[in-house]
Amino acid sequence: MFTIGKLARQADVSADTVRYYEQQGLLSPATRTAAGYRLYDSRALRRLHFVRRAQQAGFSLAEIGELLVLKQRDAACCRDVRSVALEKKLQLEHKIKMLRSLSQALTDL
Amino acid sequence: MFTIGKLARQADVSADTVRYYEQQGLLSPATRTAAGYRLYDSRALRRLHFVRRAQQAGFSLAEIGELLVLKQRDAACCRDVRSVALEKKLQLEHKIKMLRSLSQALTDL
DNA sequence: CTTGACTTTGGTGTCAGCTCTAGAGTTTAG
DNA sequence: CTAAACTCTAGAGCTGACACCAAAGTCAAG
Repeated sequence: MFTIGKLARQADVSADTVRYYEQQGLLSPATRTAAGYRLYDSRALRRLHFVRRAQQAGFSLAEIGELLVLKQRDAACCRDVRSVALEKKLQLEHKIKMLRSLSQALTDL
Repeated sequence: MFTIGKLARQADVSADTVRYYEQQGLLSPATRTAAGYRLYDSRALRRLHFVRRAQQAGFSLAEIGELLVLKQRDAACCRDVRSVALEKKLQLEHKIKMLRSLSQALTDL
């Protein structure tokens, strides 16, 4: 268990950003010490890493929220989970195609 | 030749956005009618399309500006053109890898 | 037990990329 | 000729994703 500063450093973001993510619902409210300090574990760190990777891949925080919901429900239940996941995958494939074509355009240069 | 509204519709953006892009230097100042209306040709439309595609691929307007400069200089001259282009390509490849890994994560779901 | 590093909340500021508004002129369809 | 649709400029406003700040409390080292 570690405080917000350590978590932030390990994910290369600011403590402000971590609090902001919590406020936006991307990180579940952390447990607190008696004094009110947030405490995180490695699960939270993995989640934070996921957020950053997705972000660097071009997703907005809102979209990342949806992705996290998908990850949560996971094994259990539900029909449309699969369809939403597939939709996201299509978006991804589309982006990849975009990038490939731009990449090619640059090569041609 | 067509006015800003038609150009905008053909590229699926607002006229405001077109004016904004011009102001930001992404589109060269259009020729004007006697009354001051902007006039565009298919070249401008292609350029606008390029901007949108690059944007959907995750580039900022500033970066797109650089890409456009590269496209301009094009055939002629210059050493560092190639290096900047290569750098952009690396960024692209990196993004593609990100997307692939996320795509995989979703598949695993 | 004090100093310095860390954390808290709440609020303000910033930058990008639009989006909207007002008030005025222009063009076009009927 | 008129009404509707379009365009102009300048500027204000908005959303997303933070960064920064103040005032106050907390913790760790020497």
